[in-house]
Amino acid sequence: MESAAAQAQAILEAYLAEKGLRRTEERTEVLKAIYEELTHFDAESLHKHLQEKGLRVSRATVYNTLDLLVACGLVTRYHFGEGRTLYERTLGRRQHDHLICLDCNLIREFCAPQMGPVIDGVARLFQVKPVQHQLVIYAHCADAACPHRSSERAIGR
Amino acid sequence: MESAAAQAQAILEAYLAEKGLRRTEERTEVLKAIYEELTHFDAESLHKHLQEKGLRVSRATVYNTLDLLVACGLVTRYHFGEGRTLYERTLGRRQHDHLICLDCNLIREFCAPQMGPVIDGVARLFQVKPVQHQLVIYAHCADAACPHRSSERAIGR
DNA sequence: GTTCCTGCAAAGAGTTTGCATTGTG
DNA sequence: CACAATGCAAACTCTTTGCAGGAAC
Repeated sequence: MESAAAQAQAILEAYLAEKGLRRTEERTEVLKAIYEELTHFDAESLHKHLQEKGLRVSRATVYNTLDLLVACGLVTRYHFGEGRTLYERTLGRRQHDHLICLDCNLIREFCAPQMGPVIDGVARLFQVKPVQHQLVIYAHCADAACPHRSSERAIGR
Repeated sequence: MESAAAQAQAILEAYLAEKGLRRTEERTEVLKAIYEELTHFDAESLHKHLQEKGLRVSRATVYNTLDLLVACGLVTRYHFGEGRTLYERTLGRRQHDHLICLDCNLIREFCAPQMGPVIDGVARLFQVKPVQHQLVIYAHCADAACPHRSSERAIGR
């Protein structure tokens, strides 16, 4: 079976071809970095990450490419915590929601299959076509000695 | 029965007293504006709103006061749509979640009582104490002739 | 060769901060 | 009358934009 990264590249190429857009090295590299190395990240850290790998991709291109990847569904954009924009790769991951620790801002993921009916109910009530949903739970560790409590603040607080 | 605005003022005063903070005219006015006139708003529009009422409250004070009101639970902070920070008064409103129209960014509210069990399940699984949750559903109008489709973009896209 | 894409640097939005001044307790 | 809170303006962070050069098709 093909890796998610390889599948993602194929999807990107199909999308570019369909839209008459160009396949540039920068777009390929950005997608590769996202699929091979990052889970939750922001534009700035992605930019830095690329620099550190020796790839000179400008900030503007990072932002442009993220828009592109969101548009073709390979990346999802989130806005939780203190307003920072976070991204996450989409392919090869189960639908999930997020639990954010208020002590250390660690982001954990969980699946809540019961959300399906909730979304459907709202869709029916308001006569809309749901595209995406985000459930974020903010919580404190029940254990005062939580190992996360003292750790560094996670990205995207 | 006392109005939500009056109750809110009482809660604020109690909080200030408890923390040894001062009761200033600015804090009172900001809270009043929020409870009497605004539903979903951002810091910038609150500042403008106060200016237009002839109240000279600086941007810095608006931000400080919003932090204070969030800390004492009278105001809730949200981060949906394209990353803008939105606020909403808490008191006198039922727990609800948000539906955002991707065509016009109109924010609608709904109640989903089924969320309770979902949150409880996650809390048990991860051994955490949930403080708040936010469910946001992004959707398109099912009706292509949706009256919102052509309207101005709502705040907080 | 045309048009899209990139990089750069500057602009823009939203938010925070430093410091002198004001006003509450 | 001490010290917290305010106002102002400047700083800061994240993101977007304009434009000239370069690359894909």
